Amino acid sequence: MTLSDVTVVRGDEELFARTAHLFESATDIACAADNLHTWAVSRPAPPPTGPVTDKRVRKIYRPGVLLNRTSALELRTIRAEIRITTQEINETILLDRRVAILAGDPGTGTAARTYTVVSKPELVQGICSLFEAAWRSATDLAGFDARFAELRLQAPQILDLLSSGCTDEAAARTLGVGLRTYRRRVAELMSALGASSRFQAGARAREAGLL
Amino acid sequence: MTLSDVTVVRGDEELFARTAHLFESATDIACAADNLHTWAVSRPAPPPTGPVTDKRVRKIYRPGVLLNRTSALELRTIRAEIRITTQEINETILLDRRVAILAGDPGTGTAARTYTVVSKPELVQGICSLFEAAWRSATDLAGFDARFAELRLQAPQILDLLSSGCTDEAAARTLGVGLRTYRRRVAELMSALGASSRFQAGARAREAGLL
DNA sequence: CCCGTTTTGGCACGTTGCTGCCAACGCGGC
DNA sequence: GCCGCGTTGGCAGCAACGTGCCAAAACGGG
Repeated sequence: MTLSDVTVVRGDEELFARTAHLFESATDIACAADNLHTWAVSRPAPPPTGPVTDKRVRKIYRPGVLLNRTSALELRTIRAEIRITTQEINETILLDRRVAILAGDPGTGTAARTYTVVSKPELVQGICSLFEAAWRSATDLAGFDARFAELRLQAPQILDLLSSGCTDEAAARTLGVGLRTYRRRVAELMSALGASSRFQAGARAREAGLL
Repeated sequence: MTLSDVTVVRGDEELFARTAHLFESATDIACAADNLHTWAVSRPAPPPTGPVTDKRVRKIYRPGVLLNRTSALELRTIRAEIRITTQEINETILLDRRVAILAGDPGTGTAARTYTVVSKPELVQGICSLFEAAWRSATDLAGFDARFAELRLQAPQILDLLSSGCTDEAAARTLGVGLRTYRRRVAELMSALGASSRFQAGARAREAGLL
């Protein structure tokens, strides 16, 4: 089956049906995802197929994946180069620098998510370059992990205070630190959670079982 | 066993040991709790003991209990008059207007929660009066439920937008409503969640499985 | 002790969120 | 049409949050 230069598909199943063969044959897969289950359906099982060991798989995730203990463990089982970025990044797959799949906004409503499959060379080229930039700016999983473990140690206090609903001022007083310092901590925490609002941070913290 | 006028006990177990007999004999129990499991250990099983059917049990909860589907159902099995308040209220039990038990701040650290058992008449009197005020200002479960069901219907949109991390402005645009109106909705939602900060709201919303 | 590095916290300023007030609008009932 | 009632949304003012900047303090070698 061939694909035209730009095709829009609706829903995971259709995407899978249309592109499974591409995943099979690809030797250079790069992917950016917000969480582990995003490309789950279309992600090929850890290559059991014989001789092709020169397959290169790169993945960029948001920090959130590290918060969930189970997904953090699962992450370590993936046979791929993994990096973490705090940037907002569109969920994307690149296959052999020849095909790009861009996920549409999952946002509104219950409608099936749309995916745009691109094979037009110029376009794919541009997307690749963007991905490479993101890849370079992302930090290695191990490195990120280290920073993260330390955060996990001192965060509970902050989380307690945040979820108590008190103001930053009160929280800072409680901790006996300056307002600026407290806010800095919160900012670090939010960045680690990949959250851009406190509501989001609260939701993710709870999701990760940190409360 | 007698209790002095004011006793502080540490931990649920000790509280239970000290006051179980009071619960047995009480015919007028009033209690305020943030959630269902607060007094769970000390709450007597639904009175299987024979003839005492003139027992009056009143409970005040925070709106949060309605969000969790399971606890909302559980709530309906409780044989008591139940009201809901959006006020912050100290967790409290009153027994026959003669003994008051005030829960301490659960807040800081992992230390066992403290409870203050009060039997000094003047004090208990005052506490009772405060509770009655709270009781009067609280709304009936059924009534609250009605308002709430409707909220549950239109809230998902708001929750999606909030947890997307976008600004109020963007969210309002998305919904096609004014900024003021959007914020009013958020305020209603937060009030329904009993949250006083957005972080808290996010945490509770997630906790209630609304995300 | 001195110096480089890191952390802290005050300050200022911009942004975002919260809410009372009120005029405008929409919608039934009469 | 007119009235009453609830909803909307602009505005204003304030509270809370986010962050760059920088000097002061704290640490850690050498």
